[in-house]
Order: sequence, then structure tokens, then C-alpha cells
Amino acid sequence: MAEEWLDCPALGPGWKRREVFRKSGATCGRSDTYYQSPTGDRIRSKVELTRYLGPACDLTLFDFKRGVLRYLNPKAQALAAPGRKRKKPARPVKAQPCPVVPDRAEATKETPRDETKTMTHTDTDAAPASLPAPGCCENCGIRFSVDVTRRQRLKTLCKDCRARRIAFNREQRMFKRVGCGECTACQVTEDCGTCSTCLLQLPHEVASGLFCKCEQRRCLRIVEKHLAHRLRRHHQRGQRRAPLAVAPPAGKLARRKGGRDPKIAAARRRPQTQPLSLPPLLQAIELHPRALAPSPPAEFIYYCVDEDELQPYTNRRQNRKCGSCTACLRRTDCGRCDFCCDKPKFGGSNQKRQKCRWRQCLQFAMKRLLPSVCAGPEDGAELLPPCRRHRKPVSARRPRLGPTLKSPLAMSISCPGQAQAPMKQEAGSSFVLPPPGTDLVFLREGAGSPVPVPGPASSTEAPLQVKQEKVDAQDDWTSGPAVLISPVLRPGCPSKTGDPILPRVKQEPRDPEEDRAVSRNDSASDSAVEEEAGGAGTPVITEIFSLGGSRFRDTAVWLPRQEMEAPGWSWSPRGWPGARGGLPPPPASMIRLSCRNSWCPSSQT
DNA sequence: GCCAACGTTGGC
DNA sequence: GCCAACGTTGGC
Repeated sequence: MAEEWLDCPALGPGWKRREVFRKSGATCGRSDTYYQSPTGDRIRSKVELTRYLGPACDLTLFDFKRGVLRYLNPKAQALAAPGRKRKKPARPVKAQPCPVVPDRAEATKETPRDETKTMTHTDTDAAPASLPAPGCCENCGIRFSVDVTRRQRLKTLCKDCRARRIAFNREQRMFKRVGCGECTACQVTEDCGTCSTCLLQLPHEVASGLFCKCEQRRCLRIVEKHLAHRLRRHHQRGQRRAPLAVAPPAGKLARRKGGRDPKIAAARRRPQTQPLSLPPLLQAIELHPRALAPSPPAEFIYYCVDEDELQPYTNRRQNRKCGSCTACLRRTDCGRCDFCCDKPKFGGSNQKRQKCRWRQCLQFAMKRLLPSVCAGPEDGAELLPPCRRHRKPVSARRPRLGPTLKSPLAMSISCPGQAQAPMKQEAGSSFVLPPPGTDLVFLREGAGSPVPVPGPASSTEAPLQVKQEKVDAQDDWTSGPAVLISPVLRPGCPSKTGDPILPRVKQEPRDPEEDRAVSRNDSASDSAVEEEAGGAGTPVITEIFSLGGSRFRDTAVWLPRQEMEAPGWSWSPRGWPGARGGLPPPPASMIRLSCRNSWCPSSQT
């Protein structure tokens, strides 16, 4: 079945249909059918199509999977009102009830998409949020309209070229997975049976993907491409690379999936007949441009490949769930966070497609921000792969504060056995150490203005977000600078109102479920503090801003190990003015969160 | 480098 | 079949 867009006359002029086969995963081989309206909207299901066309359009005879009308000649019949192709109700601003049947021309790319809608709208229609701007496709040169305000991929391409580009990219991804089929490695038809991957004997359905293949069968072109990419990144970063990634031992591979998948568990139980070893040439080598020239053998290239790509499991989606934290156990969406608001069921446009922030795994979030801290065995940590400082998952290497790192962060992670490790001094570094007696300090690297936040941190399950944002939502902010304070103001941390160096700290409304949980645990003093803080409850730091509107890219947060379990964060327009320079080193009881470099004392060498 | 957008896959 | 949401890509 072709995976390109094909005309779907059953739905009317301009409608296209596409069937996509899943290429990997447990449902590999299954197909999904998508439709594209004349105006470019994508429909993924019959429900969406029904919603899109409106109640006046009866789809009971329409075979969504096949794209034809049942019991009728699909070529001779079109749905009664093909023009009732409106925006989905999920996008209420643009949804319109009574369109006029468009003609074929409206489906062409010469007709601006939004203009088409505007032409067919009634007088009561709301004006479009943005007017399309005419442009020429950078590929074919044809004129097409662009919604200048919409952030859209490949918007310099017309609709057709864009679809082709996406299809091409998809092919490239497929190529990446299966290989070129032409090189000598791709010509090998049988596994060697002796390489580390073969020794793992992973079930085929589990171990799909290029780097799950026998080492002798890994496409040389792809491996070379990876190597070139790694070298470019190496030069770009100007950093000495971590020791070469090697084929992961069986134990590590098994841990990555937490042993929850029976197939993986079975693979894990298989005895290792031979010790896994690295080729002698590679045992003590690091990736360095000089070491790679001029033409490394395939085996060498393979061992230079990113360790992440050696991961044999394509089903990495479950890595985001520990299954045991409060967030994972939560069953309902809050309906208020930005991701919930994006969901169709809450009236959103389904563009972000992310899990409710309150349901995003706390362990996962913590591992991303504090990869070395969370290696302890407690609190479900064993369900997730242990963090390793020298190598993090791809998505974790960038300490993103976007959909990933903005996720609620459990502040209850403690580091038994690690707290006594000596804190490394970053002599000459740009960040400023916290003063004595300070339990939590916001530091801005290079700014030299510490903002300590004393006292107990969040409750065990309290999510914490440190979000980068522009200062453009003033209505969400209280007046004046604010820092987080604990229910108990610590001595040595004087408060000061209106200090211009202090960051603004925004707190989200308390989650109702968390409210109930916290109410069972919190003391009366906490309530008093909440009252003082205007009823704020669960400590959710959502955003940290500088007063000048600059983003706190280099924000660091000092957290007290001993008091992470304490409940009752609140916020107040009080702060500590800080001291510049001459600050003593932080106590070993502190750990530091940084947007860029997450580390705790024990992670430093 | 961050993150919005969205293709894709898991699971009910 | 449908929805949730993971993971990647491209825009900025």
C-alpha cells in the first residue's frame, strides 16, 4: 500500500488519504489511515473526521480505513456535503458551523487556505487570527499562502512540496533503521553469532533497529554517517569527548528496560556463554579526530557510534514511567496545565500532545535533571535505568526546560551515601556559592548574585518546575520580585523586599489531588504559611525570570538534601540580598541543580 | 540550544 | 478504532 497522499474522491475534491504502516515497535506492520482536507488539515480518525465535517455530514457509510463508501460506488458518490470541511471543533476559534460548498479551485494551493475559509464563512465568523501571506515555494516556485503567525515546519514549501519533503525525511529515517542494502555489511545475510549483540540473543521483535543488529551486518554507510556527525559535534563543542562508547554489556542493556518486558526479561536471563569484550584495538581509545583518520575499519567505526544508538530496544517509550511515583499513579489529568489545555478533550488543538504535567513521572524528571543523584535504589528508582554521568540518554543530554524538563520535578530525591561526598569547588567558575545557613540558592552563572531560598523544600510529591520564559505574561505575576521561602525563615538569611537582583518566581495553582495528599501530611504551620502566601499550596516553581526579562539559562538551584522531605513551600516577595564574593563553599548537604549542568557532589571527579 | 509541531507508536 | 503521548524534526 502506498504511503503517499492519494486523492480520496469519496470525500470530495481536494481530500487526500494516506495509509501509513508502522515500521517498528510492538504494532509493527499495522497501518494507520490519515486524511487531509482540502485546506490541509489532518484527520487521524473517523471521530475526528465526523467532528471536522460537522453533524450534518453522515459518515456511517464511509469506510474510514479504505476511504470508500460502503455499498456504494465510491467513484460515483461523494459525501453529501464535501464542502462542510471546517476546522475541527478542537480548534474552536476557527471552527465554523455553516460553510458553503467549495469548488475545486478552493482546494488548490493557489487559493490561500485561510482565505478559502474566510470566503466561505458567514458574516458572523470571527476574523482569522492571522492573514495568510503570499509566498513562493522554495522548491517548485509556485505561489502559495503562508500563515505568517503560525509556527509550522517547512513553511517555505508549498503544501505538496512539504508533503514530499516529509515523506523523504521519513524514507531517510527508514534508511537509517534498516541500512542501505548495498554495502558489504548489508549483504551479510546471517548473524555472526559471536559479537556482543548476537550473544545477547535478543528476540527479533525486541531488538529491532540498526544497532540491534549483528555487528557484522550493520550498514557501513549509516555507521559512517554517524561517525561524521559525531566528529562534527565534537569539533563544534570543542570539548574532549567522553571515553568511547562500547558495545554495552548485557546487564546494562537489560537494566535499560527495567526488566518489565517479559521478552527483555527472558533475554536478560539467558546465560552469557562468553564474556563480552571490546576489540583490543579499542580498549583504551578515545574518540579523537586523529585516531579516526584516515579510514577506520568498519569495526572501529561501529565502536565509535553513540552508545545510545546501541540500545537494542525500540520501545523506549516506557522509560518515561517508573510506575510507582505519585505522578505515575495519578489517573486523571489536571485539565489546567498547558499540556492539558492542549488536549482535544479540554478544548485544545492537540498540537503539543504531551502528558499532563502532573502525571509526568517524577523519577524520570529527576533523572534528567539530576542524573547522578537518582541512582539510589529507593522509591522505585530500580525501575528505571541507573543514571550514568558519563553518558545520558539522547534526550537527557540537553537539559531541556521545554516539554521534558518543565515536567514536575520531584524534590524528594535524597542521596543516601552521597551527601557526605566532598563538594567540589568550582574555582574560578562563574557561579557563586551559597552563603552559610542558606539551604537553597538560586544562582545565575556569571551574574554573581546569589538568591538564597532558605528552609525546607517541597513535600515528597511536590512537583517543581523551573521554566525559562520571557517576561511577557505579567498578569500571571505578582508585583515585585519574589523568592521562594520556607515556612521557617532561617537565621542568616535576611529578607529584603524589592531587591532588584532577585528573580521572579511564579507558582502554579495547587493541584486538587495533591491538595488532598498534602493535607494529610502537612502540619498546621504549613497552612499558616500558605495563608501568608495567599493560599498557595504545593510548591510548584514554574518559572524563573530575571527582572530584565532575560532568560535564566544558567540558573542554578541549591537544594538542601536534609530538608527535601519537608512540606510547605510557599513564596513571598521577600528575599535575601546576597553577598558578592567571599562566600564559603557550600556544605556537603547541598546539591545543586543547574539548567545546563546537573551534578551533585558525588558526581564530580 | 530551546521548544513548538507533529509523525508515530502504545495501549485501551 | 481511537486516543494518549513519546520521540524527532525543524524553526527560531
